Amino acid sequence: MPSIKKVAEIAGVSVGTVSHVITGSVNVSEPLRLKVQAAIRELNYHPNHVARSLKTSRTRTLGIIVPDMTISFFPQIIRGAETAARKRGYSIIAANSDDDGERQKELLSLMRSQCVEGILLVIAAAPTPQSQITRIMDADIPMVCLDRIPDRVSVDSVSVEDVDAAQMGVSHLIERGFRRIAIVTGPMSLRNERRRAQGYRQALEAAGIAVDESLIWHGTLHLDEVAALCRERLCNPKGRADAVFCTNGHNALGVLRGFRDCGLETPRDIGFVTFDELTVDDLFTPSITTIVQPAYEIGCRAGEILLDRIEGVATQEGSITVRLPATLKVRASSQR
Amino acid sequence: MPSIKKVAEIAGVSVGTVSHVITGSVNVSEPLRLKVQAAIRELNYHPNHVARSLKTSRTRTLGIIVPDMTISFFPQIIRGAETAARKRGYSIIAANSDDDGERQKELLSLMRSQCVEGILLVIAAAPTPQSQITRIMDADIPMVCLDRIPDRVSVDSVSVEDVDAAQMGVSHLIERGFRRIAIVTGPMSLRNERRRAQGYRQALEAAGIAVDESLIWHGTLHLDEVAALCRERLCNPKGRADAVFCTNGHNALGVLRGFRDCGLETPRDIGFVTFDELTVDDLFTPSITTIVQPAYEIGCRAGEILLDRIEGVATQEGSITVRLPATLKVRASSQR
DNA sequence: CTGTTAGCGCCTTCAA
DNA sequence: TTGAAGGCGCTAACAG
Repeated sequence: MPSIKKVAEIAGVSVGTVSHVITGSVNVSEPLRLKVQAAIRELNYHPNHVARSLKTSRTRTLGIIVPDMTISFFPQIIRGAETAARKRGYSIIAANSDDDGERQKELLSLMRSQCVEGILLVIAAAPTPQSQITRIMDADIPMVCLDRIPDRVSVDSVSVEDVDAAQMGVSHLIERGFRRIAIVTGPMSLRNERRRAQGYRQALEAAGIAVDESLIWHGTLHLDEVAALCRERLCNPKGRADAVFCTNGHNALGVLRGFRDCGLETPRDIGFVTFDELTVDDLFTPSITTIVQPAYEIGCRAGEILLDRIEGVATQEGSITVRLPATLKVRASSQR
Repeated sequence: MPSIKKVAEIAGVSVGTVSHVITGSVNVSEPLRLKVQAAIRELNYHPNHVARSLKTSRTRTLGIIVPDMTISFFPQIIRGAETAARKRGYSIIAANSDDDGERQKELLSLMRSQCVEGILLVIAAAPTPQSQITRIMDADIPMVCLDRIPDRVSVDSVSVEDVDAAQMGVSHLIERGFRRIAIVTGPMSLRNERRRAQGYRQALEAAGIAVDESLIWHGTLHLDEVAALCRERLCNPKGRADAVFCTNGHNALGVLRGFRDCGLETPRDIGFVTFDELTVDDLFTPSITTIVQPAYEIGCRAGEILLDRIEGVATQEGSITVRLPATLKVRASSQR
């Protein structure tokens, strides 16, 4: 790997001059500039980011931690953040926490060591100790939380308008005539799950339907368990729910599996609405009504806020809170 | 950000000693070690990877470039690679090329600047100039290509056994009684697409079915175009194909959209088999028969090979070629 | 076992 | 406009 010294030597100038033409910070005369550029090409020289970072204490790197990037919601977020970052000359390091608090802690620590200039975080479902987050912020590393917002910590955050979104989905089911609407949630340790459950309650109340606690099913994020949960509560036709509302797309696959296992067809036997596109919803037969989150935009906005903080553009004292609206895609599964 | 110097000061020792306890390369007496560790905790000190990398010329970082990590095949690969890397103390920088040659070139250059120690590459569909790859290898940066293997360049590679896999899928359709089997490919600039097309031909020939060139449909990777292609060739019942074989999961969504637009149902009106799980295949109604690639394992193996090269474990002179078998998941779409 | 020190490659004053 | 030189934080000799 040729260094700036080598380039200077070949070009017959000093390293300072080479540095000047690379950074463009200082004017260099035409002839010298050309000689330097020629040398750079000849050597296939690539400035060493590591050395530059050490000198300038700017890595131009962002970190993003998501639970699992094989879940389609997260890559969309990452791509949004990547785009925002790239526009401003930053790159991104993405990593998976597997919803594990310990792993998340390791990653946070690793990213600090790697000197990322800011961190985008979708917290793990395992309760995240407040300290993990405050430690980062105490070290003056800007952080923006996405999708899942931690409790009791004041931190910039971007997510969907969870309550409204859930309410919209449930109200839609009610409008279509469903009355015994069950809800399948993820872990209640997550605030967005709680808020979605709240939206569910509000929708029922607004329609004058009493909330039946036996129709509130708290799931994990494991498909098998969610499927089993649904089987157990749906197999018996007596007093069965006439529709299910699911608070996240991952669990939705478990719910659908549960339907299938009970021989239930939607919407013939049971109505269904879920958060998140199931990748190919409109190809399902029958297709599934979904609450679509603007995942890409969530990533984008979060990235922008983070960059604004890093570059001192965002001067706001308190934490910035962005809540984006979701969209209801009405399809067959909610028609009776 | 406290530095090693600060730690040394607090602990009342020299920076060398601190370094020794951190790296563990040199023995340090119990009492000093404890003092250092206490200081580290007190300061919440994180060793600066950047400085370490500069000194050691080892970043312990790998780069991976995929076309688009919102396509479910790629995150699986990335996670495989991430796991392999983590096991050996490396981290990963992942980026998307959007199948754009220019973008890919930029990323390769960026990663060089970032001093990644090796690169995993799924080449862009836009023909990749050989030079992009040889430049990296000439700079002694190990590289492993995944899934899509470049032509005319000798480089380590890991992918599925494309010919066999395609042949398996098409033979399966033949066994089930389909005879006019169309194939929808991706860009023929990609070797894996060509090899899959070859598997298609071989399967037909092995069954004594003449290849009908009018049933070979070369698609792009744009769903709308693929859907239009299928609509055009399938809407007319006269002489229509009785089954479609699709060479990649992304395009499969386009094909299914085409079916729907023509009012065709699978398998009632047309048989269907495709490469790659459609995320939720067994929930489709009817479910789709797929050729499943061991995506996670492809990423893992590629990561391991790359690390072996980096650490000088892999001494093999020529390029390493790993071809993994695919699995056929028989479901409803191929039953007549 | 512990401390001292020379760079790693680069940027950035500062002087010429 | 150009060049010389210090130092970012760390590791790895080397000396004590």
